[in-house]
This record gives sequence, C-alpha cells and structure tokens, in this order.
Amino acid sequence: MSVSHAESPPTSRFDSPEQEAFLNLWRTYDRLRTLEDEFFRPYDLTPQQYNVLRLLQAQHPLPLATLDIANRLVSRAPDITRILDKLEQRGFVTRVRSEVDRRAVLVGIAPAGVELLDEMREPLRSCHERQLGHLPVGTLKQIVALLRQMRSPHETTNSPWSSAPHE
Amino acid sequence: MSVSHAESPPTSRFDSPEQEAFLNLWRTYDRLRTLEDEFFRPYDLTPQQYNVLRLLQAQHPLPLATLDIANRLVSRAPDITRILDKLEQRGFVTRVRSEVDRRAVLVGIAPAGVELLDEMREPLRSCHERQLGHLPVGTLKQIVALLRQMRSPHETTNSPWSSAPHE
DNA sequence: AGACGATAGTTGTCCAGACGGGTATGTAGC
DNA sequence: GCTACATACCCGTCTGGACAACTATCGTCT
Repeated sequence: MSVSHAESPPTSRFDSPEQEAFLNLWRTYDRLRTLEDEFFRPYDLTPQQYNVLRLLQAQHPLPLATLDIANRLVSRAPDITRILDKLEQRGFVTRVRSEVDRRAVLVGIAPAGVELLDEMREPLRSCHERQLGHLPVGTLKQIVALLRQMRSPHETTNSPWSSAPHE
Repeated sequence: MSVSHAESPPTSRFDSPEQEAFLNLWRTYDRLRTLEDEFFRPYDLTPQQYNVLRLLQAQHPLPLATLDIANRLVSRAPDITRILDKLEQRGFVTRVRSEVDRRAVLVGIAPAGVELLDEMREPLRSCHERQLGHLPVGTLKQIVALLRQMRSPHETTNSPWSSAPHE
C-alpha cells in the first residue's frame, strides 16, 4: 500500500460534468469489456468478429456487401477486409463477387458459422448475465435510453444505431 | 443504398436486455471516443497518455509508483512501462528509482508536462462540450450514477472508481 | 465511345495494446 | 544470514486497429 499519504481531496477529479460522464462511460465500458474478452478468448474470436457473424445471421440467407457490414457494426472497422479474411479462412463466412456490381463482394454466413453461433448463444447469455444481471430490467431500459441520448448527435441518421429498435 | 429489401423487423436485434445495454454502451463509447481521438491527435498523445499526466498532476509535487499509476487509470494498462517510456522521452515525466524501496520507480510530472496540460485544458473542455454539451447537467449526473451501478460488481473495492467522488 | 469523378474493396505499413517470462529487490521464516 | 516466496518493473514478441495509397468497377456527361 503506497497510498499512505493523506489522500488529499482534490475538490473534484473532473474538470466538467461532461468530462465526468465521458470518463465514467469509458471506465464502465472497460470493466464490462474485460468480461467479454475473457468469454470470447476460448472461441478464438474477437467481439468484433462475433458481431459480424451475428449481423450476417440476421440477414441470412441474404448476403451483405462488405462495406454494408462495416457501417452496421458496433464499433468502427477500417479493417473490415481483414476481419472477413479471418472468418473466411476458418470457414465461417463465404464471399462472392457480385454479378450486378462487380466492385461489390457479397458476404454470407456459412453453415459452420451458424453452428458456432448456436453453440455460443447460451454461454454468451450467461456472460451478459454476469455483466449486468445485478440490474433490474427497468434500469437497463433506462440506461439504454440515456446512452442513446448521449450519442445521438454523433450518429448519422441512417445508422442502425440512430433510432430505437422496432419493438 | 443496398438496403433495398423490405427491412424485415427481426422482432428485436438483441438476445436479452443485458446484451442490449452492453452493446449500447459499446456503441456510445465508440462514437464519443472518435471525437476524443481526433482531439488528441494533433498533440500526438493517446487518451491513456493524457490520463497518466492528469493523474500525476493531481499528485504533484508528490510522485507516484509505476503500478500505482496503472491501478488508477481509466482503462487497464498492462503496458504502463512503455506508456511512461514515451512520456519520459518527450520530457513530460521524470522517473527516479525509489530509495526506500529500490524495486519501485517513482514517477513525477515534469514542468513540460504541466505546461502541456495547461495548453490543453481549454480546448479539451470544448471537446467534451461537443461530445455531451447537448445534455443538461442533471441528465449527466443521472448517467454517471447509472454507469457506476453498471460496473459496481466489477470494481475492486479499493479502486478510485468504485465509490462516488468526494463532492 | 472516351473521360472524369465516385464507389467498393484490398494491401502495405505502422503503432498501440496484450501476454508471458525475466530480473532485481524486498520480506518472512528458520 | 540464508532460503523461499512475493512484489515491482521491464522486455521480447505477437496481434489487432488505424491510415493512406492503390486497383477495379461503375455512372454520367459530352
């Protein structure tokens, strides 16, 4: 314990309420992400890769163009190509050059990908339970609404994240 | 616009309220962090590095041991040594081997570091203003309280993040 | 049809972050 | 004081994320 010197109260640790909110957001994300990372490690997947698979499954059997995927992902992904490379190498997705627009590459989830998601569904649910199961559903809904407010000026209007999901 | 096909409502995009909350947290962090990153780029600092400097300034003129710094940072930092290396190379911090415990390295903020923080203070405030200035202070306080609840089971009790700051 | 600008994706390259093992120092027990 | 274990930090190495430059294709204007 080297925190021996009298813990002098620095009035507040933050310069502004906005800063306090952002740092708390960052900290909370960091704490919860640690749990996610541990969960995904044995599957040798990153959360981003998993999200790509979920996205493709939601569209299945329709494929999705590469950049469409990037735009819908939770987190910005300039390296979408290489993420897909890895998923393709492991047989989780398929890529075919589009016939109508030969610039576009259409990506679909492969049977092995569907199977992987099936395997992961339950364990992942319980991971989320460990993360946030201590909060009542009402509180979670409130949090979601507030988070949406926080980022709303920073979403483009056609992002899937900009509006509430259709209940 | 390749979203031509009828936008079929997938009942909900999420498997559980917990998942919805986490993904919204991630998304919101990602959007707001983009602004931070842009802000820090011209200074050639990462947000983590900046946080180290802030931490050291708060203690100034007392130094802080390397691992003490790591434990107080917003985000986990296994590479604290190299973060400090870079800050030291640029003359923002000083490192001296402790006399009382020769394993420990005591880190202090150098005058150049203090100066840098002074320069950045106002511009950073206005960055946070752009991030979250659209929300009233009451809402921000509410958010902070909820975020603390979200992560509370995942904080060790002696973390500076586990309890409310002394008002 | 040829030219120009926009779009879709890929690749080279760099840098931060992560992990684990390694060294030096401290502390406790005998 | 010697041994054994813990602590503090450092370093080699690997991986993923970020940017920018590049190629291929499309649409449009003339």
